[in-house]
Amino acid sequence: MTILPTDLSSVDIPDATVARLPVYLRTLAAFADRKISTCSSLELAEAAGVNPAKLRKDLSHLGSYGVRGVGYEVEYLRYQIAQAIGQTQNRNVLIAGVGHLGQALAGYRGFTTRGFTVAGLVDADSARIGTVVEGLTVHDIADINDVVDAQSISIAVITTPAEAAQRVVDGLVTAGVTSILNFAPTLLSVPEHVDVRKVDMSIELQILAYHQQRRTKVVDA
Amino acid sequence: MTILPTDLSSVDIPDATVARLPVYLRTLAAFADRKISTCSSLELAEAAGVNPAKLRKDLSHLGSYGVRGVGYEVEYLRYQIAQAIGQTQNRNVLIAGVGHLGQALAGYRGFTTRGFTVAGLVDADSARIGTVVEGLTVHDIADINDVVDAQSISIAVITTPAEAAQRVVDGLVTAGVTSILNFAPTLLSVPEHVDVRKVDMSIELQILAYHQQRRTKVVDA
DNA sequence: CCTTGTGAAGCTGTTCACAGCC
DNA sequence: GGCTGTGAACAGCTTCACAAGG
Repeated sequence: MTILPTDLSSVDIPDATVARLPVYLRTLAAFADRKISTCSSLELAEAAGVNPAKLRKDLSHLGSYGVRGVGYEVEYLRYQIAQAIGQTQNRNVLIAGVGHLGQALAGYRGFTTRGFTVAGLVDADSARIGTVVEGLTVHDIADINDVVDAQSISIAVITTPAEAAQRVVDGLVTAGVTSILNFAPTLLSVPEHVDVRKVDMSIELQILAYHQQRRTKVVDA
Repeated sequence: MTILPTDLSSVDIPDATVARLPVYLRTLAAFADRKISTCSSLELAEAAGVNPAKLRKDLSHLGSYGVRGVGYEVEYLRYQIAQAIGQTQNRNVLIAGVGHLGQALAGYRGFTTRGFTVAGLVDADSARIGTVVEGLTVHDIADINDVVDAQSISIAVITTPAEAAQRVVDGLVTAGVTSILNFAPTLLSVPEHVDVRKVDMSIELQILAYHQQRRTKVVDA
């Protein structure tokens, strides 16, 4: 397969843009629900909470899907963005750690509508292994390899305690998983080709606390 | 109160740095647990997963707390960072929405060690109101004003369904809350002086999916 | 001699402002 | 006329490389 210079699907979209495309997609879905068939960059940007120039520049990385003087066709743009971020195919997700957080994610409806299927649950606690959560049997984390294979897992979510996370990730990497979303508050070491993203609840609170402290300090001055 | 130009507590720390300071703090805590009393920028940076030059520049925004040729004293640096991000005082947190996610956060031990106390739980579901979760009684979301006042809430976490989020936030803003962590997948509109941070699980998965798709595309080429 | 602290360079992302086009 | 697409200016962050200093 040869990629032509004009093939936009091969150029890499800036990270900041990639992070916003799902927001636009969600906003467009809301427009479609409200039977809005066309919108301007201003309308879409306001509903998505971004600057209109930024929205247009973001979209320009995918191609030229608007009409000057008119705006964007909602369904068409929706399709193009979905295409660009690869939301056209379903992906099976494994959740490692079936505590409250794992269960919250297992039952989250928002995943399904974005092309993700929670297809595997594993845990280390023998009291949880074998139980059924959200229609799925919880498997032993020791069998992680089998679960990844059997369910063709492409993304894993770590919701184990921090101490267990690295061990679980090592198992996932061995099993061939290359995309990991980490909720455990610890640094994971993985090979070059594995992509890890981190969500850290306390850090978010700490950032809010810093800004709050700063606001009150400024008032003092 | 007058702030002198030399008072570093008044200069604003770059956002990117603020987001990493909690990571350094956590890394230093791990060092302290292992009885390490001194460390170089290289050691700390590696354990925290950042470039050493970035670490040093980050720390330089707080002041000059290292010793050339030697490194940093773990406990001293820990104290200085905690001071800078305002982790010296406790903050009471309210969780709005006591589903699985809300319960996961209510029971999360990591908050306590970082100076956050979950001091209030509210929900709209009458089946949940009055029940006790993690030692706290769940209150009616309609009484949010009273809960915020009685518990001196300074930060609120939204773990309600997306449809309810804006209504809840309006109530919180009226009650005087100025820092909000939003887990609901929706854009919140708040007055200027209110600080909102957003955590969106599906967007994280969508970003991972994009990179995964891209990796396989490149292999094709 | 060793490691910090920091100017300077380079890179990424944002915003402006307008040319291009329907 | 009006809105998109984009070069150019700008702002912020990262990294380098080295002077400063224990």
